[in-house]
Amino acid sequence: MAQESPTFSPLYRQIKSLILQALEAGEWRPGQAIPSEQELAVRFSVSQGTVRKAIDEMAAENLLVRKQGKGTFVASHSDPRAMFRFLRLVPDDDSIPQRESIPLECWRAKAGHEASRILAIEPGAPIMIVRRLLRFATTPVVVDEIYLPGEIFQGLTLEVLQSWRSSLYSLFESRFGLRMIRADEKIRAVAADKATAEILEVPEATPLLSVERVTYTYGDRPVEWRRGLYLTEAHYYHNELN
Amino acid sequence: MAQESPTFSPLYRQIKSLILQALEAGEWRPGQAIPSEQELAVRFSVSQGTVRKAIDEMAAENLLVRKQGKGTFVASHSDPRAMFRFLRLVPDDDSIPQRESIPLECWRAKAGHEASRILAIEPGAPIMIVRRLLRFATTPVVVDEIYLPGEIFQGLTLEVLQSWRSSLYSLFESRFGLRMIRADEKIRAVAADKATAEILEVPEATPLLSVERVTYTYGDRPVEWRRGLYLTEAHYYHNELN
DNA sequence: AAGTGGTCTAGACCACGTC
DNA sequence: ACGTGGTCTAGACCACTTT
Repeated sequence: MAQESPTFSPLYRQIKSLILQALEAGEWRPGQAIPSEQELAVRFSVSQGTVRKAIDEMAAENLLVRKQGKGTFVASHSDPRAMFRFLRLVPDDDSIPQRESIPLECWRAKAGHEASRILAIEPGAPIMIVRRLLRFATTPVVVDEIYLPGEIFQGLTLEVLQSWRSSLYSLFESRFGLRMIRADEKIRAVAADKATAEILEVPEATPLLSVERVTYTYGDRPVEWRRGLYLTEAHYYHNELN
Repeated sequence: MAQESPTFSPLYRQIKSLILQALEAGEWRPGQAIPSEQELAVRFSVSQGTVRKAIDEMAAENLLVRKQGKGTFVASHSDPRAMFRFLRLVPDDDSIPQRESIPLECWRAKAGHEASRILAIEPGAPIMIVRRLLRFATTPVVVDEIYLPGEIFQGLTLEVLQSWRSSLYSLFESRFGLRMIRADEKIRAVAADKATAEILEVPEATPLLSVERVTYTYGDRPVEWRRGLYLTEAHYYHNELN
């Protein structure tokens, strides 16, 4: 075969792309099983081992979840194990906190310069803005301000948010068919402004972690811009470096 | 069926353990090539594919680095690509900063309660404490206080630190034969004390990122405890969530 | 018993770097 | 030309789950 290097892509990566396409197209829903490796091998006319390698990579990227004896499943934020994958705040005593999300506000707006750039939408395009408080048991720990593309999130209201008893991302997934794949965070230390200090029940100017997150769905498409202010007096942001 | 699962470990993991042992024993030094997959297969009496899978995992864990056509190499902090793997501070304009490490102090001490617990050594055992300033070009950005087990770091002096023109971890590797594998960080927001504020050339009480890091070598052995205070006025701590 | 993912093997060939 | 890692295949068998 004439295999020119510049465009060379191994078979298993092409298969991976095809599976990814099917995922994007919603051929299989989050939480559901995808076809067996053998079926996919037949469908794509490759050996089972090649499909396996494609799925291996996707499992490593948290797109799929393998379960021996049962099958391979589309990863879901409704799965308890992946529920708070993106929340890295931990109590000082390393206990597992009981989280409670309290939506404060939810309103429509138009994308400004920064929001349009980050969310890759037209300036002036409709967006939704959500403010919410996160509590660990009874202690307030995070205030989030969340910017979402209005086109996708039509029908998002404070009532919808308040009636949802699980994580935001599982709501986005179930209600808006939007699966969050990965995120980029920029972390800084800032002083609490008056309004935030009141909500978090601390003095003004208390040092807070500012966590600015851009979240992406399939195809590296940005679909959420969020800024969280984390109280770190009795909690810490945990990060593992490999 | 006879269910022997409790102790079941696939062959490739046993091979992985054996390679790990050889690494710990220093059979191959950082930066050097390990034997070819075929040689290892013969040595351990398994197929090349099984060795391959073992190495795959170790490459994913940044213990080994594969180079097509050349061989597989022991990962090293002297490798420019891995040099600043653990430093996540980035300028706001996303440029690649020119880093400069300025050792400030280096003295002997005895492990207190906390240091002995974290470094898993006896209370009162000798430790080394290093303070250093990190600059990006001419801007001071981080003050670090670093606690090291004295037994391993005999011969570490301010002069040694000052004469080293590369990263600390590459010094530890070259001079003390200690390779840092992974680290855990606890991040908080704090207010700058007077001394730190002066060194970082900012007003007292400026919000800073407190980054407390425990670094581990082979076998999950803790060998460094470090607290860094990061100035995040023109820089941010970058984290990718998957 | 049947179906799924997980392991292990053996062999062929490709892409890359070096001699 | 040769040795290295990288890909692909085919088949056998193991471990886990469900029927």
